Amino acid sequence: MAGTKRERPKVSNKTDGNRTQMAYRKIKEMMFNYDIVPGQRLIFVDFANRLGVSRTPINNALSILANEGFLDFIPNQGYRVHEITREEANHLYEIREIIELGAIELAIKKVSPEKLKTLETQKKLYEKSVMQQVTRGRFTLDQEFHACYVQMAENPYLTDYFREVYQRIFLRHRIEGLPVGRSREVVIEHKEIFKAISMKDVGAAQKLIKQHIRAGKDYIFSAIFGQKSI
Amino acid sequence: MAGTKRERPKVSNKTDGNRTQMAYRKIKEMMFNYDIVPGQRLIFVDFANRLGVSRTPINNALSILANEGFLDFIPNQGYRVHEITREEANHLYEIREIIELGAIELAIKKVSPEKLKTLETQKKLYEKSVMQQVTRGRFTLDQEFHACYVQMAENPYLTDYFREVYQRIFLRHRIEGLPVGRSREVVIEHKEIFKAISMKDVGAAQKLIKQHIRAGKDYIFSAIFGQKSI
DNA sequence: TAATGTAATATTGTATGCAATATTAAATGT
DNA sequence: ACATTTAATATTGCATACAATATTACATTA
Repeated sequence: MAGTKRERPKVSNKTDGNRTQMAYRKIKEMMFNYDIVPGQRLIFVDFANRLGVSRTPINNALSILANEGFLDFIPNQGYRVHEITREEANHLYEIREIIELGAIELAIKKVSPEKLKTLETQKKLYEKSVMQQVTRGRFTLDQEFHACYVQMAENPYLTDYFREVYQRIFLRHRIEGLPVGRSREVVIEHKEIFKAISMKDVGAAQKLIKQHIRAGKDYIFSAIFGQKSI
Repeated sequence: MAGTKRERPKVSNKTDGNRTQMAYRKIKEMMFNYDIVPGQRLIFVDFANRLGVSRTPINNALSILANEGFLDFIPNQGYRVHEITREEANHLYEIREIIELGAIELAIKKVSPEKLKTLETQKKLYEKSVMQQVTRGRFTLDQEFHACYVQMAENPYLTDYFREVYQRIFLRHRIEGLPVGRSREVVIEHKEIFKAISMKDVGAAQKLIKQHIRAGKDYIFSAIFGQKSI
């Protein structure tokens, strides 16, 4: 096949945007499906073949993901899925707390019946997945609940940073494989947080969120490391 | 020259890392020197010629910078330096406040004589530039003072996020061109903040930092937009 | 067998060619 | 002159070629 005229699909599949963006999305998706796992080396050609594109857009996508901290990069040795240490996970939880506590203060200044409705919907989606014992995707539902009140702060950058931090933590935990352990408590805690927000009680909301994040962290840390955090 | 054998310098100039990273750094530098300005379209070949490399590493560098929010990207229309709106600047200041107030709480838990010494040095560097009326680079010195106490929190991710936010604000302001206006007050405020930190008074430090950030913001907003923030 | 060296293979890094698309300039009509 | 079409030019997006480097497989020796 060497020397063949270069090929290119007729239309660029508008929904996908360009190939770099498509590759970026697909590779990130693969990370969250644990299709590629922390520590694993990523080979350009493999992705190129898998995604049906050349190495150029793969290269672009990987350099972005590395810049975001999802991948490690060593010159001439390529990319690996970042394997986060316990210490790093601690740091990410610290930031998550700072972001959420900061966001909730702004969010409560801007509550509206519509927003509360949306938040309640998210809360119920998580609840439902627990009731029906659907473990798959539950971590994402939790993320959505938290993202929802962060979003209420109406600061898109803040939401972006929140998501990035949350996703970086997620990648550490391979949470989908974990036992369901704390989900009943989570349902209750979400309910309390929702209540504090709807009552516009900043102090209470912050206290509850702090406890909620730390309890989740402790649970995860003991599940993964066999010990509490720090 | 067309069809000439492709060239490549003998050694890869270890200090520069690879070409992509070099391009990334240089282009960012150009942004902060206002060598390229908000709204300006960035042409691949221009950078390639300017930096003496091909379009490939430029492409990589630009896609990273776009992902970080410094550039806007429109498919098939290339990259432009992001032109931040007043609203966006407000959002960035909100995040900056959240990050710094969160960081200072952690930082104060971890103060040590050495760290205070470093912070004092940074404080004095800014002071000196005001005394000697060196306006060039003063904004960077301010950043370093703030980064210094954020760094005391010993959370590298937090420092990264702080720098990113601060730089994104900087890009908006073209601050180097602004009148020196508030710098005498800044010196005093830095002194007060330093004092609160060295006395491990979290509440006072947070209050002072909040005021400091807001005063700076108001000054900048009125200098740029001719009106106070919001 | 383990360690070391060496050849074979794989992979990265980047320059470049070319099609698709966008932008600009020129030409034409109103 | 101004708008509109058309041609000319520029630019992006991507595939690919090839050198530099890294990795692996294999042979050789201790």
